[in-house]
Amino acid sequence: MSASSTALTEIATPSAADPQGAATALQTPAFSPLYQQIKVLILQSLQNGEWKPSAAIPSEIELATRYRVSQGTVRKAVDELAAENLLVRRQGKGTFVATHAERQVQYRFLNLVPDSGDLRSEGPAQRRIVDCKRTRASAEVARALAIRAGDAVLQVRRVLSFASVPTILEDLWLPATPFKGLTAERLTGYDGPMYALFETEFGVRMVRAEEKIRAVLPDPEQCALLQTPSNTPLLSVERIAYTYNDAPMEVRRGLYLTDRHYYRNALN
Amino acid sequence: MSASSTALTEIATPSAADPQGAATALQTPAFSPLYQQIKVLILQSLQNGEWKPSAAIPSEIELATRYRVSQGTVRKAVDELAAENLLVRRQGKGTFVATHAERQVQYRFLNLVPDSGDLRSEGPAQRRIVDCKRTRASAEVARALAIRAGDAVLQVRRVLSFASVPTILEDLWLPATPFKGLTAERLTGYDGPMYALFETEFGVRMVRAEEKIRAVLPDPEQCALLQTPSNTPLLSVERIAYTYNDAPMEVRRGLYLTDRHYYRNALN
DNA sequence: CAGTGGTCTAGACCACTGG
DNA sequence: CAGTGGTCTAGACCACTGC
Repeated sequence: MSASSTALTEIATPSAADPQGAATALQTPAFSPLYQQIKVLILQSLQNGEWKPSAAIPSEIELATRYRVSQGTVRKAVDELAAENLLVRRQGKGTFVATHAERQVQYRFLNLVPDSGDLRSEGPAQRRIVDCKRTRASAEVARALAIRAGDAVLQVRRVLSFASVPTILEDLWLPATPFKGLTAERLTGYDGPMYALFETEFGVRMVRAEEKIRAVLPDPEQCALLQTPSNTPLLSVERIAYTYNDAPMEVRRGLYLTDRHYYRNALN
Repeated sequence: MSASSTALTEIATPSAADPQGAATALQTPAFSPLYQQIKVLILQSLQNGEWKPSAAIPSEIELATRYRVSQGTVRKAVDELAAENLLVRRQGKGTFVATHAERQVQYRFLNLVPDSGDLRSEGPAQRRIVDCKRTRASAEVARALAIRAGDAVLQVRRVLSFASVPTILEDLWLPATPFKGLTAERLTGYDGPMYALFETEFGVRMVRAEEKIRAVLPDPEQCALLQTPSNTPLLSVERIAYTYNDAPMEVRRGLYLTDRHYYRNALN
C-alpha cells in the first residue's frame, strides 16, 4: 500500500470506527496526517463512553486492524494522547483511560504545596461542604461555561483544611444539566477527589484547565470561613476546567492561604 | 544488524560524537534505549557550545550516520528534545537550537497577562535597573544556586512597567563566576529579554524554571518602587532557573501587581 | 530542483506483566 | 508462556523551504 493517499480515503468509511459515517476525513481543510485522524477517532470513543476511565483500551495491534493502519501509526496517535494525559500507557499491561481516581494523580490540578514535604504527607485533606445550592448563572459564570446568563447552575462552597488548618476556600459553579442529582449529601459522603466523583457519577471527565491567579484581600465572610485576619493576603485562583472537545464544565474560584503553603509551577 | 545490543556498544566509542571517550554508555545502570543515549550526546553538544542558540544542528541523516543509528532513532531523540523546548524543528529548513531571543518565545517564562489582550499588545515593557551590585550569597540564595554561603553573587533589582504603570519589582541573584562582567550599564543598554542577553554575552541558556507563588503585602521600600499603597496585596513569585544538566543559574524574586494583570497557568 | 523534516509501513526483537 | 507496550531498522513517499 502506498501509504497515506489510499489510507486517507479508507479512513473516511471504516466499519467499526465511524458507525455514523461522520465526515471526519472529508472536512479536512488542507492536510491531516493519518495519525491525527486516528487520534480524533480514539478521542470520539473516549468521549462517547466506549472506553471508560481506568478501563483498558484495545491493544495497539487491535486498533491497527480496526482502523486499517500500521501499528506505528496507532502508536503515534496514542503517544500524543498519552502526552496530553488522556491515556496512560503501562508496559506489559496495556493502555488505559486516564482518571482522577488514581492515587498518583490525586491532586493533578491542585498546585498548592506545603513549605516542607508534599500534600500527601500532611495526611488527607478535611473537606467541609459549606453550601450546595441551585441558582442561576451570572453573566460572568455563563460566559465561562458557554451557557446563557440565567441558566440553572449548581453552586458549591467548601473549605479544605490541611492538618486541621483551614487553608482553601472554594466556590464552584457547575452547569445543572450534566450534573443533575448532585447534592451536598452526595458530596459530603464521598471520600476522594471531586473530579473522580464527577467521572463515576456523571460521566464528566475533566481533561485540562486554565487558571488566573491574583493576590487579594479577603472580605469578612471569607475571613470567617478561613479563620484568618482581614489583612492576610490570599491567592485568588480562578479556574475553568474543560472536558473533551474543550467544552467548559466547571468554574471554580479558590482562595488559598499561603503562609504555610505555596503555589508550585514549573516552567518548561 | 540486530539492533540494540550491538549498537549499544558501538555508541560507547563513536568517532565524532564522544572524542573524550566518556563512559556514557558504560555507566548505564539497568537499560537505556539507544535514543536516550543519542539524546545525551546531543545534549552534550548543546552544553559544550558545539551548536549555539538559534543555529541549525546537523540534519537527521547526518546525525544518524554520525551516531551510527537509523534516522528513526535520531528522530525520536530530537522529538523529545523539541518537546522539552531545547530544540525547534522547522519543516523544510532544519532543526535549530532554541533561544530566548525569538519574538515568539520572548516572554516564555513570564506568565503575567493583562486582563484584556496579551503583554505584547501593551507595547514593549519599560525596564528600569534600580540596582546592580556584587555581594555575598546568603544561606538561602546559596542553597538555591548550589554554591556556598558567602560566595560572590551579582544582585540586580529592577522595575518593569507596562503602559507606564510600574507592575513588577524583581530581585535577581546570579553566581558571579559565569556572569563576570555584568554591569548595570550593560543591562540598561540592552534592549531585549534578559535571558537572551545571558545567552549571547555569557553563553548561559536557561532551559527550565520552577516558581513558588504566594500572596504577600509589600514593605515600605517595595511600595515606593511600585508606587503602590502598603495594603495592596501582591503576588510573590520566587523562581529558580536552570541551565542544561539541571544546574541552577539564577534566583529571582518578583512582586507582581495583579489589579490589572493576572498570572496565567495552564493545567494539563 | 535538492535538501530538510514529516508520515507511513513492515517486520524483527526487547522489556515487562501476569497467569 | 502469551500478550502487551517499547525499541530499532530500512525504505518509500509526502510536504515544505529556498535557490
